[in-house]
Amino acid sequence: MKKISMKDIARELNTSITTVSFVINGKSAEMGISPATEKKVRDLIKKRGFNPNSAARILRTGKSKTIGLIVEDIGNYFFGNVAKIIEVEANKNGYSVFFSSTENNDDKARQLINKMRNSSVDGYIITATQGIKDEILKLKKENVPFVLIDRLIPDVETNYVILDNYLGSYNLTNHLIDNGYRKIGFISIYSEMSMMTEREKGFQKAIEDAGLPAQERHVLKVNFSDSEEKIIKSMVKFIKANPQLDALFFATNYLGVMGIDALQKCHLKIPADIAVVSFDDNDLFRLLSPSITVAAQPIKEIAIQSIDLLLKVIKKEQKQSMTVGEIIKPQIIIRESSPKRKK
Amino acid sequence: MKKISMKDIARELNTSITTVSFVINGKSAEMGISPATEKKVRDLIKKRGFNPNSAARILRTGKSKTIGLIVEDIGNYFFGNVAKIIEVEANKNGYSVFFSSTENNDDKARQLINKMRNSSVDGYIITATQGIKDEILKLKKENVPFVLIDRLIPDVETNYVILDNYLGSYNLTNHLIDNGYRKIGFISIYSEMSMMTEREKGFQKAIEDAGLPAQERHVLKVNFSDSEEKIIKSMVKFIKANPQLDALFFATNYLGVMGIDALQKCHLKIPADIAVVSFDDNDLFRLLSPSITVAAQPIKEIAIQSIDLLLKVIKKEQKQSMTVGEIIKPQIIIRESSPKRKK
DNA sequence: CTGAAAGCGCTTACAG
DNA sequence: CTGAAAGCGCTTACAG
Repeated sequence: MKKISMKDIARELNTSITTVSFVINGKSAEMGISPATEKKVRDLIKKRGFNPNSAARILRTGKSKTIGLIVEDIGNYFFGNVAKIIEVEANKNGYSVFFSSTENNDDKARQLINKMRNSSVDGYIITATQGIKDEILKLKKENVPFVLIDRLIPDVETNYVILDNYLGSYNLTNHLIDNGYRKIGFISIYSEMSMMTEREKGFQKAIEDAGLPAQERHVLKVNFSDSEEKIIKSMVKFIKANPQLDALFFATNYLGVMGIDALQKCHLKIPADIAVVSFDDNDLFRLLSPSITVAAQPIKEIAIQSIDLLLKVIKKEQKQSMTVGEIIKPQIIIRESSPKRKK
Repeated sequence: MKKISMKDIARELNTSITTVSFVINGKSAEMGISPATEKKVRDLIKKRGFNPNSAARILRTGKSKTIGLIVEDIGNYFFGNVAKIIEVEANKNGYSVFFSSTENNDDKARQLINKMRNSSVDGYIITATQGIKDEILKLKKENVPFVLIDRLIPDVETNYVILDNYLGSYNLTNHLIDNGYRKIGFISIYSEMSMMTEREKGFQKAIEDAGLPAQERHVLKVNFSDSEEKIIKSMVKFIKANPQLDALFFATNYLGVMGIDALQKCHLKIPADIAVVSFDDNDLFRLLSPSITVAAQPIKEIAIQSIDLLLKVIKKEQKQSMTVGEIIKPQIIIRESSPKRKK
């Protein structure tokens, strides 16, 4: 019942552990193992179903061939699919992926980074939470390979792959303006995260560039941590208090979903009574009737760029100290919720 | 830059590695370490930021405090959320979770099981693919703790947590019959998996128990691997060929989503022209207008039951040889797509 | 109360 | 071409 080891293989073949190890690690040629010996070893390994113990290998080499992926919420459409693509891409390169969700909680994020560190991950892909600046600085100081995705830590230079939130928001707002909307409500959450502040800046800039008066910028912010019910209530209040609005811009997809609910409660029809656009796509927006215009995150591109960048750093093709930032362009997908305005 | 080890801590304190190890593992009392020594050790560990190397610990103990979660697709709503809950619950018990997606591919599933095996996971939660019977039998023979979720392997006795697919399907069909629908089309995929065959059986039994004639059972099966386009096409063909149908039962949520598309293409209104129900909930069904009646999987219950069962087996509170099966009752959620029939 | 030492299963520099 | 042996960082039975 005991697990079989290299020693067992070596003994059975009257050879040394060294030889077995060389064969397993594909160093037969390099180390001059004869083809006959190599075959003997390979055959027995297959016959016995031997698999090298990775704890021993990690302990010895300090490399685990594992990367740690820390996301906000693996149950979420965006992160779940990013995770899936990263895993496939990592596997192609001989790496496994360890993932875990922070739920946007600083303590959880810190614990995860530490725990993965102890498991000797070779590198990280991290969606940062707001308060983990110190941990990130420590990783940097200790020269551990990592790349930040989705959001940055203010004032910290790191490798990153993020969306151009400013541009996406600017273009999405412009799309509304081009189609004749003038009184656009912007609904977002209270947040210091760059992704959220950039989205608001892009919106404001587009309004400004179009020469629309400042009074026509209507912004509602809600608390991320409030219940869905409470958020919808405050949206309803906002919508009723601003009957002049001809369009709504939701800064995230979950706000968009709640917003659609809120509009129904106000008996407003999309797009006849009011147009709607949202940042971040999801299945719902595509299949809803009317379907919703969005600034979409190219999931595949984000996932592949981040794992590729990380692997480069791990393999030292890219110096960790020379940080690289990839800024991905969002895709404006025009659907039924924001048609050219008639009047 | 070198990582700090127990040896370093011991040396700096003029004590032995043994003492440090006992403190770290909370065995001070049991082993009679003096409180003073214990405090000294704890303080230095904190000061130096020491973390025990888990590869060494795993190698020594053979336990990794890690469980492997093998799902069909981590990017999918159901599995993503199951994974999240399992992770939280495992963490509470001091375990980490390693997850990975099979994409319903036998080879991938086999590789994952083996790879996790080498990483010394203490147990598995697995959504089986069709062809991995041998691997499952091997785990069983070698007494590795595992539980199957979502689907079973025919003729293999294991621990499992599954949905009562038969009952869900039976009840969902009955709901249609109760509301006056008589000519119900059942749309499913070709599959030997118990979950799919049970769903069909439940449907057939409900029809039979209601005394509806056999001719009124209309079943369409499509290939899971076909393109969305192709599947929708065959649905359209089926719907047009059976204009007498007054309701459609989709056996999975992705079929339901495609089906809604197909009905639109046929210019049929839900529920005025035809009622719709689907197995498996998702966000879309809830928010769509009209919203769709479903047999929902209680995600939280499934996740918690499976991790609890696995932990019991790992901790030997439950013998692996005495298999336990938890059968979770689906929840019928009645929405707008299947109202009482007028006429 | 505490320490010296074996051993988990590998990799690899060194020796022949 | 191949082998003996050190050492990665822990845990734990044993000794005192």
